Amino acid sequence: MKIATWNVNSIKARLEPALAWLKQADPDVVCLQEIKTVDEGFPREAFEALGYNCAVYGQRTYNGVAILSKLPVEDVTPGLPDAPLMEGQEEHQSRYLEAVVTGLHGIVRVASIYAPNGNPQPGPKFDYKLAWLERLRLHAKMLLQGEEPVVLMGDYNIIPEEGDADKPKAWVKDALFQPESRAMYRRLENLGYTDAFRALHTQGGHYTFWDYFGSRERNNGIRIDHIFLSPQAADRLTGCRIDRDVRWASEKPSDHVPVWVELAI
DNA sequence: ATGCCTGCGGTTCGCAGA
Repeated sequence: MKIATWNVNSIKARLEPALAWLKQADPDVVCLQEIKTVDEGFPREAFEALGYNCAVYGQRTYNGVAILSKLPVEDVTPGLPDAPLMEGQEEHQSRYLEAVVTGLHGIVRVASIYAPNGNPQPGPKFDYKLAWLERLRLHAKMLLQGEEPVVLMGDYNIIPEEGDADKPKAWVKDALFQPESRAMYRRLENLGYTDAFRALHTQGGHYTFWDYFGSRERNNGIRIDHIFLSPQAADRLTGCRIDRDVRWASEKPSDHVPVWVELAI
């Protein structure tokens, strides 16, 4: 089973390149982030025409996540349990969507994750980021009790190590590279989850995001889109790739590119 | 040290992204 994640930075603005990538990459399951639309605005028909079921947890203007699947989907659950609220806000931000997908040889629990950016730091946005990641960690810990293959994938907005940034010194004051942010990444690992990309590619210098300010041309990127696997999923890991070419493949690309795993499920 | 560029909403510049 091929399972991908991609922060599209607006699904409406990215519809054509998204359809082109789906036809070429042909993933069974895709977790999307930053769809930037309410559920009713999601271009569901275009994906259904390619054979995908669509589970959407949208939001106006910002955030929004979705799961596309060619395989049967059940137990669709929007929202992280006990997610914190941003200071001064009453509405929850749409940053987490979980579902169970049935493959030929068993089930996989998949979550589409859009963790808060956290800038500027310090400040309420950084506090929200850390509080949200802590709730994610507690939920991830609870999910381990099910002893299922679990795939927690998406835009974590965390640069794990210096080797995951082309210019690490440029990020030392950024929320994405703070010790507290990086500690949350390690705490997920310490629960027993495996960073699928790092497990198969130990060297640095592989990125999933390049900003729109010319960093693409200089390969000034960062690796912030991650795929965490429960032990039962990690045991079935057969491949993990970053579809780097997608950043160059269209006139209007997302600033993120897809990352995917192949699992023997 | 900062902006660079992009998308959204709702009319047009402010906010957010990372």
